[in-house]
Amino acid sequence: MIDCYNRIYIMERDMARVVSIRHLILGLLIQQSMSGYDIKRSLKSLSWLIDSPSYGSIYSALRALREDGLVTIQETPCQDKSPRKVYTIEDAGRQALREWVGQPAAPDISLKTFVMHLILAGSFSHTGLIAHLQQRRSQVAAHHTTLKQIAETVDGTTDSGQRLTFDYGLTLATAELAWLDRMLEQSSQQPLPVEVVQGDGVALAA
Amino acid sequence: MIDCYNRIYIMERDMARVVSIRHLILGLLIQQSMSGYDIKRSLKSLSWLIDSPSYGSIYSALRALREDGLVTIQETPCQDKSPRKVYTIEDAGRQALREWVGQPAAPDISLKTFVMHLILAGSFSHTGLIAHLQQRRSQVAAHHTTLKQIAETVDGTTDSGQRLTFDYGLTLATAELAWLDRMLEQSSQQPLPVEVVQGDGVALAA
DNA sequence: CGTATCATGTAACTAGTTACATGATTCA
DNA sequence: TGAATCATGTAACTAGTTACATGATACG
Repeated sequence: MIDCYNRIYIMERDMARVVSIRHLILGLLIQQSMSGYDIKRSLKSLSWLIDSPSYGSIYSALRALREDGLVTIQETPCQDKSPRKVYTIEDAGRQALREWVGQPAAPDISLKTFVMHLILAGSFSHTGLIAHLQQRRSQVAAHHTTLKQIAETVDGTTDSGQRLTFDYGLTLATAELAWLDRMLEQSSQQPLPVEVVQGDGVALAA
Repeated sequence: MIDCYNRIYIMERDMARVVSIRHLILGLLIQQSMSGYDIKRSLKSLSWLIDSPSYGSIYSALRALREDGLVTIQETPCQDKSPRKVYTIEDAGRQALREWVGQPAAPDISLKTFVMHLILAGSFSHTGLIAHLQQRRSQVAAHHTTLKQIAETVDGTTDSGQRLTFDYGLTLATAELAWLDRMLEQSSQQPLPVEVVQGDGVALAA
């Protein structure tokens, strides 16, 4: 894992907590059992914020999760309708999610990744979630600062692409910082009621 | 392209204007010639908003663009330093970008895709850009409405993931709508000074 | 002189998309 | 009765990532 110059490569993404749609599905199923179609729809409601995954990836992720024994299927017939295939998370799935949550977070995550983490917020411990919000805060704050500088120098240029992009970024960064501060303040006064993922009756803190 | 039920499939992504890193690079190079490293860095400044592409994808996109004759390389030696490879867009590249810009836009784009379009704003015609902003506005507005409804029903639940996600989404949607309205208003009063991509002296409107 | 960062790539892999395929249910 | 949407998948592909590889330059 170290090159001839003894510099450390890797470990950036490799070991870091990266959300795949597998984790996302696990996170949704921990809240409640649902079908592949339901999963698609529930992610669709955030489609303007994140590129929501296609059926192809959802169903194949579901198959993989089933093969690994992390979820199970129940064919639930509703009256005389054709039965829906409802997926339920198993203890192994909860365990896997807990392990994943315990991994170190990547320092530099995108908005999409942050949203995906947010969806999984219920799977984090209170402190884990706070840490995550704080990390995002410092990241956005840093970009806010540089963006502000760039926006000023770029203000007079004819390049509308650059101007619009930086202005847009600045607007969102400002709004996001305010939100993060509000959340962080709220959580210091009264803990956000997060439920820690439970395996077999034992709550684990991250 | 039509199935046995005569329903139209496809055309959703297929024909729609989808930004790949190839277009993004072309859009950056139309503003000014730069090296692969420069491209990486200029996209890195938006890394909190979008997952910025890796060197691997940038350099291979650059190779593909070169093979297609859309860009050329100049090895520019700076003094006695080892020369940097600066990529410059060719007329064929401008033409390709113009064609891409002329395609219909996908109705349902994510924030990431929107940012990528914004970076390419200079390659759109004035009306094209306005249309794009309006489309995004109506999309975000729709999601804002549904999000607001969901947020209310979800407000009392213990599920912090859902609450946080929807609250976050709502905050960003509000900020984005305000920004879009401001831009749209500005552009109706005095046109945003966008430059239409020019091929051989003839400006094309979308 | 050693570390950081500038700078450019490639090979192997994998995650996810697109298009294909099918059929049931709902509703105007 | 036809269209929309509910619902579940698969095969082929492709875009993009990770890890590998190398070397120059800047700076303290």
